[in-house]
Amino acid sequence: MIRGIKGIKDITPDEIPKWSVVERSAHALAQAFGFHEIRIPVFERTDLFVHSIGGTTDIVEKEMYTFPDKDGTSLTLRPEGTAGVVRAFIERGLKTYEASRKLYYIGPMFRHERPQAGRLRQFHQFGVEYVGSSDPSADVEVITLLWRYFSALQLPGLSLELNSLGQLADRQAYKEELVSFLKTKADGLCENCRRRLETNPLRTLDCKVPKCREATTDAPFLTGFLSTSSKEHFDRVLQGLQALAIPYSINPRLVRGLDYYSMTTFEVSSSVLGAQNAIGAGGRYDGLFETLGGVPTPAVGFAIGLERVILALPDSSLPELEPWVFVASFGKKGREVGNTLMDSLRSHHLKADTDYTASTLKTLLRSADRLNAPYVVIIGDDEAANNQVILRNMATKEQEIHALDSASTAIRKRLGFRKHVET
RNA sequence: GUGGGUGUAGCUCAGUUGGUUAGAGCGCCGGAUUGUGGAUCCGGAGGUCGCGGGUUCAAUUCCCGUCACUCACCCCA
Repeated sequence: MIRGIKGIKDITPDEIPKWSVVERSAHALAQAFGFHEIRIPVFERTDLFVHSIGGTTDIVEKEMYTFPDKDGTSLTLRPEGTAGVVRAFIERGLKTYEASRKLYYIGPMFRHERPQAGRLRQFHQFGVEYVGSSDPSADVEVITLLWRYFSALQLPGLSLELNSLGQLADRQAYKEELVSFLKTKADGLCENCRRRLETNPLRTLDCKVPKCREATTDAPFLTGFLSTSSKEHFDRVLQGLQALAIPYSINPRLVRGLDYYSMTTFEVSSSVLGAQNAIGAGGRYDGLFETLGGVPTPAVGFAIGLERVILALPDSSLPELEPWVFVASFGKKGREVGNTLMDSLRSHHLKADTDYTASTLKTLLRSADRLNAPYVVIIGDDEAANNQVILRNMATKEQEIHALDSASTAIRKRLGFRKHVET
């Protein structure tokens, strides 16, 4: 047997109802906020990700699926969505279309990590990018969409954390101060963090190793190094969230793992998820356009891990099933009539199905029961001879007789089915 | 990349100091009910005990290796 790849899952039909809800809500809400869908490739030149995500991040250092194209060009399966969206934005000149300043995407991402609960090698993200505005209202709008999305799906145990990384200059001043502080504590740091001292000192702050937490307890926080304008921006974001009654807490240790973030960063986690509890996160990335060769353009966005959303999704968020009928036809003539009626119902987009492996009324009904059919149309040779059909309500066991020639419309009416055929 | 746990029927799991035909519940198929599902009763099908090697008269059980799954670390959505 040829097996699937480690960490890459099939989404089977029984899981699809949850995926449908999660995806439909994403489309509906993003569009309600004025975002437009964009579909970008699942692979790009490796350079794009190295430059945008940052060469010293774990993602780039060891988690990318990278392979040479036939001409030797290094290509990579996208580990996240923002880089590709920004690339497309610059390359396609999307700024000339006002509508394209607010973009969203849904699709698979790839990272070579050890799989565990809520972490897969192919996973799916719903992300948005609000391009072109440095106004704190844009941050607020993006965070609001993130929060409203989770609320609409009734995900339990959520909390929103915010931080500001300041502008580049703020961060550089802070970095120097932080490094000199950390050097006095170097003995108390884990091996990883001692390396980070050189490569990415900010990340020592959200290290989970207890002795590192202890060592950094008295570390200076970035908050104290924010410029007046950075501070004002952050304050206005907080005010905006308060005005919309979105609950948040400030976490000065919240440092995002991707290099391109600046100013506002945020993360939503769920207490019902286990170790991988970050369910959606993002921030402002005002410098990324320039890094990727575009004109300097402010932007803010988020990404949500859909597998994690689905893990946290309560059954009560699933929609009620659409009504449908099971056609229980048997006998030579009965089958003929049944198949004709079934085709008529389907042509009107009412779901109608049967089970050709069942040939007696008993087995047909059992099959209908197993499929949770709310209604069954019974057509044996007797009914066929009389030009009648029986409509059985499976829950109440009530049966009514309909004339064959009006059966299709009568059944649709009985089920309260209103869908029209699009021509 | 590093640790821990688990691999026995379609699913969830038992399996007693190693002992002869490996069990249960659920599910599935059939019958009781020859044109009326779910409940009940009766019967039935279904297993290379993950794979490879070793110890032994004998291994699902003990040892080694290996693969898979899983949880956690790391990291992140």
